[in-house]
Amino acid sequence: MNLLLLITSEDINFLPFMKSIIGAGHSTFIVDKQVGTLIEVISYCKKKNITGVITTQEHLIPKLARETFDRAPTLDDFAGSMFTHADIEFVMIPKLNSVVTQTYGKFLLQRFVSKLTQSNRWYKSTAFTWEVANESTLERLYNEFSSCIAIAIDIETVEENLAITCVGYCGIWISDVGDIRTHTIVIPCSSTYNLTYIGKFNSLPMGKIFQTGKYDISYLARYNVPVINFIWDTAVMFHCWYSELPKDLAFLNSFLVRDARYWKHEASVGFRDERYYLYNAHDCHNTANAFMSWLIEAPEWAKKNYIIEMPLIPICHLAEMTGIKLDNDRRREVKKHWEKVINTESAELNKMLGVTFNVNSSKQVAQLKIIFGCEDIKKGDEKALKKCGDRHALNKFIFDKVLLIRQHRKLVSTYLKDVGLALGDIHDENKQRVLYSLNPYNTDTARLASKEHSFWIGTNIQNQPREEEDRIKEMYVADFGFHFGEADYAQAESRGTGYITGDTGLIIAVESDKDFHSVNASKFFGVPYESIIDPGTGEVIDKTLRDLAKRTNHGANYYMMAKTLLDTMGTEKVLTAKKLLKLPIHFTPIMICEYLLKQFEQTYPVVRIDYPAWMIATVMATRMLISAGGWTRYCFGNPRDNKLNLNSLIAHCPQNLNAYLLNESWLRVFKEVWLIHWQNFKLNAQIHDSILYQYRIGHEYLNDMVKDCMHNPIVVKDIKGISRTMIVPVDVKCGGARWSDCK
DNA sequence: GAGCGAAGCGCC
DNA sequence: AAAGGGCGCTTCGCTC
Repeated sequence: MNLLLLITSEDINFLPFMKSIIGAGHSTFIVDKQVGTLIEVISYCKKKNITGVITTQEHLIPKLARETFDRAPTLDDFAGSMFTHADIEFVMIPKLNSVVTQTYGKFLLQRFVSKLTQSNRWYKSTAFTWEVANESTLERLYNEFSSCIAIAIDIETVEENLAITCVGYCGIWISDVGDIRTHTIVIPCSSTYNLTYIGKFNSLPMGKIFQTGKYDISYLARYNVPVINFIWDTAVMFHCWYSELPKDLAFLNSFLVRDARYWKHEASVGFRDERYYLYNAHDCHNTANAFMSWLIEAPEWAKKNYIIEMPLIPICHLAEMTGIKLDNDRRREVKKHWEKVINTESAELNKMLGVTFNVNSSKQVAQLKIIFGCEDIKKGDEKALKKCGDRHALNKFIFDKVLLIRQHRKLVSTYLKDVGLALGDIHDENKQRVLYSLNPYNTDTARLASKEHSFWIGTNIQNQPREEEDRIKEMYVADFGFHFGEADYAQAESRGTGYITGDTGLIIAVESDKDFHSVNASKFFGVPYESIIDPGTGEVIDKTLRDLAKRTNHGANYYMMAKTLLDTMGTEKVLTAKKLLKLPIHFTPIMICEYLLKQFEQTYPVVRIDYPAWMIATVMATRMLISAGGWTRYCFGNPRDNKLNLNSLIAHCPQNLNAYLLNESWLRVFKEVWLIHWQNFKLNAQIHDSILYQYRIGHEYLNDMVKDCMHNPIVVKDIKGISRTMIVPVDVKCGGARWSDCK
């Protein structure tokens, strides 16, 4: 076919990539000047017999869409959208520089261009029909929907009072000859009558489809109209296919539906206006179509991933809706404590500097570095400021103070703010709970991610400061009559690395009864194990050397280079290492770090040499990484030419294996403990290698049940094809009325 | 004044 | 040229 590539001057440098993106067999005309009107483009196309236009010219969007916008529409939003004018099809595509700025840039351009060049291969969306339901139509609509095969649901909410404004349902019907038809209704959540019907629709037996439905079902549960048979989630579905791509519904539509057209800007219309319901209907219709397109096109491995991931959703929902009780008095007390400390420290710092200094201001920190002769140190983070401090005793005094104030400000602003949700009597602060969300579809590695709850309150529960002196975990309290328990996997990542790479030295080290980091210290630095740790008492004798081994192991595992290892450890520690290891006097800090990494490499050569090589070969050949649990990751990055891409993939395998095991445990704890003992057991959260829960005092046996659920032997095939069974030991800490008290 | 990206930092 | 992985939240400083 004849194509017009209508681009901007910025795109010109990336034109050479377009040849392979568009593919052979098409005559492509290129225009790189901004066109004034659509007529111009159309007449040009008619002359050249062009039937398809791919364009990056953002200013054309309002003309193509035939609408006016409150805010100028962006290419980011409209990339992948399609329009038709005078029998010519237009597809918006991302800026051509995305070929080099995004790992999946080329892939997406190819995908969008193929809407024109391979149109027959695309799923075509169903016709959009819709209506607002009312008291006179609901019964008939309910009867109609009773015969559909699946329903896509979406709710609209307002933040105030956590209110649902309307609920949309897009039914999917398949005729005897296989034709797919959809129809969408919107039920305003404006009367008891309507709410009753929302409940009835939610209770229909066929499978329900949501986009990030954990959000919707939390509100519907709050309204006591729970959803039956929620088994499809388009965000989960897409994450299971291309975990590295965006997962919002607008993107899914542009990716999965040929005639997709961006609609999210329609959300900003008058509340409960007819157009407000239209927006809701569009969401439902587009969710349904993304769902069907995925079912048709997604490969077998993505569907296998889905079987692994989707069952986590209801368990996460349970944990999210459970939350953790907050001791608000304690929160305020601790907050006051740190505020006082910050005031004192800031006063000292200001006095020394003679100005009011803001430790969080990048500008002011830059000034400070100039004054203290550290202009050459680029960044202003902890590592950099430590380096500034190393230059002079006075510097150390100042920059350490800056870091200390920062650390304490972080506690106050992030972890001690008022995030509790009042339940019942809102004036009784002792009834507050901290909520959070746990999302299986937000990471590349299949770990859960955490952030604030769907109720727009709460916090990420996975990064709460752990040090006792921070006093953060003490404000999280178990419910009355309950204690906390936390069961975690021991040395999960290093163990995984051992089994995945098949480095027998590492497997032996991690499986021995000895302390892993002390074994490493002994191996790396050629000293007897007994000089690191007392074999009789198990006490650490040489803390410094053990710590050095720990840092070296951590750095080397993530494929760190000497310079970064130096930054991480700090010059002081590195020089201590030099002394300790009796390294030649002429060794510079960077040489010392190179030496340390070399020691790791000699100890665990498979990890440091064979594994990266295997990674490059595997991913360059197949783009796929398949874990022992059967999870497949499609990798867009190029690990051969880009070290950061390589690093992320090196980290992926152990991280994913670990996440898989914990997710399996998460399911088992739900099925084997919560379902049976729910009166005496609460499931709180997953924190990457641990499960946090509560058990009723007097029911301590539940700790053992959790431990049993986490005992999941797994056969891991190493990079050479040798299979071994890996069992990760579980440590249980329990008995705390506060999270900080678990021992 | 709202919105956004970058930097910094908490966890594993 | 050189580059430590995976996340989410806050502050700052800038633009619109």
